[in-house]
Amino acid sequence: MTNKLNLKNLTKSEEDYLKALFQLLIEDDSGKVGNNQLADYLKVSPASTNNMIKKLKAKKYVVSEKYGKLELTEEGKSIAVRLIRKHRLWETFLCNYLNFSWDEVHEVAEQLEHIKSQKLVNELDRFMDFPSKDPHGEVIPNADGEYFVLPKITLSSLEEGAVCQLVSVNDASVTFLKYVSEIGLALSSEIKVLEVREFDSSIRIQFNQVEETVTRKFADNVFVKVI
Amino acid sequence: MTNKLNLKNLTKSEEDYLKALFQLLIEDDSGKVGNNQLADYLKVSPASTNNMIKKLKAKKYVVSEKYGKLELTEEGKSIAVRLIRKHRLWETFLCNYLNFSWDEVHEVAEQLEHIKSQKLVNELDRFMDFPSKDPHGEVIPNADGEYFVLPKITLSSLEEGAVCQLVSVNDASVTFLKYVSEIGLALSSEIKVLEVREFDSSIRIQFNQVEETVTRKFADNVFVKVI
DNA sequence: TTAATTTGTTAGTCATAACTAACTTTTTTA
DNA sequence: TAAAAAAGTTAGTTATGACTAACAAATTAA
Ligand SMILES: [Mn+2]
Ligand SMILES: [Mn+2]
Ligand SMILES: [Mn+2]
Ligand SMILES: [Mn+2]
Repeated sequence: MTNKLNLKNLTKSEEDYLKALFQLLIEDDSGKVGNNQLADYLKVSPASTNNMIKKLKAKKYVVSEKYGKLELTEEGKSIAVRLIRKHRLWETFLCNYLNFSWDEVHEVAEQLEHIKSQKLVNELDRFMDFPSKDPHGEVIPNADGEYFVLPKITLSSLEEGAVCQLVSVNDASVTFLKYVSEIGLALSSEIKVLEVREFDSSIRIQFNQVEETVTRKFADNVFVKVI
Repeated sequence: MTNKLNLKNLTKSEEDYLKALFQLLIEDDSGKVGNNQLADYLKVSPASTNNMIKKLKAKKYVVSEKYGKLELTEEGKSIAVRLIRKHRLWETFLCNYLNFSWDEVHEVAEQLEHIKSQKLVNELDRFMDFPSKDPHGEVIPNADGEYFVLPKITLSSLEEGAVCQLVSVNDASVTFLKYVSEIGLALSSEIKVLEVREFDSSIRIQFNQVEETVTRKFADNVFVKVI
């Protein structure tokens, strides 16, 4: 089955479900994703996801047994990766050429990723000279759907004294991204973990000669590389 | 009512119907557009247009009496013009930056025009340094929805001996646009009408030291300025 | 190991937007 | 001006993708 056939005839909803399932499957390293989990993630009812999963199973994009966990077929994964590629290329374009800030791009990219034109995405890629990462630090899959999945180490998982570099951030919350920028953090920032407070799991960090206290919830959304 | 409120909450279908009605109202200089005409144009059944027109009347974008002709309110026109602006800006971007040919852009722009982001369209406009015309020679409305409607004089309406300049072409047919390019015609080409044949209304024209015979149907889709 | 809780499924409803078939009104033509 | 044709409307159907409420299965806790 060719790539061209892959991206055909899917509705916006079908695409969003496949992408969501793919994201959950790589996030949850347990490798198990259930119906209600998917419903939570997409902010729809479990009945809605159950119904859509049936359609996607009939179309051979999803495999699962009744009451069992959800899996993607190779074709399902392929569609999801191409959507992620489009999403991240558009975010990059909006940031680098159209004066969007990193907190403004996700919502618009959620729409743009559903535009059906192989040529559009590949030409956009070429126009930007094949960028490797999006504005949030995420790797952009290439035209063949190949890409490195960076191991996601959260800032919150580090011990006191650890020194790391900011690799990527969760892109879905506008307020979180604005907050990151405001305190002066950016991709590649070098961060030292000064103290992890037992009482509320808040973390005292240092970066660019600045000290800040951030919550556990904040640190959960910051991904780092230990150095 | 502000512009921001204007573009909100409309479905892709509602937008397409408003744009189609607007286009028909300026094309048909009689100023009268009926339900079946709209259905023809959108390639849906008269029942479908009738149903949608009811919704658009309820939302105050369309005005008409039962069995009467269709009209747009100021708000309806405003939405249509903004869609046309987006459509033409995207076509221009695809042609000038992403290596699309003028016969490839319309279909993709039909999708892109429905992306909801005021900032996106205005930044795209700025990025291209506020282009005034799209790849087919059509005027692009500015951010306030202002633009000149060029009088549409078809090549087919000219008399023998007339000399004119190609101003714009109908953008909806891929095969037509390819044909125009192939014979060597382009925007601004100077065309002389050598002969109008009574038998089948075919026209012998001259441009760039070339002579060609074109059909009435061809000449109906070529818009010119007499010089 | 039984009971409670969580997870997943089914049935039935609603909104959107398409369709066909049948009907009504308006316009045209004979 | 009466009949025919065209234009417009209505009713009823289908598909998609949401929802709630009720129910069943699987998991967890007592
Ligand atoms: Mn994103
Ligand atoms: Mn999306
Ligand atoms: Mn166009
Ligand atoms: Mn469109």
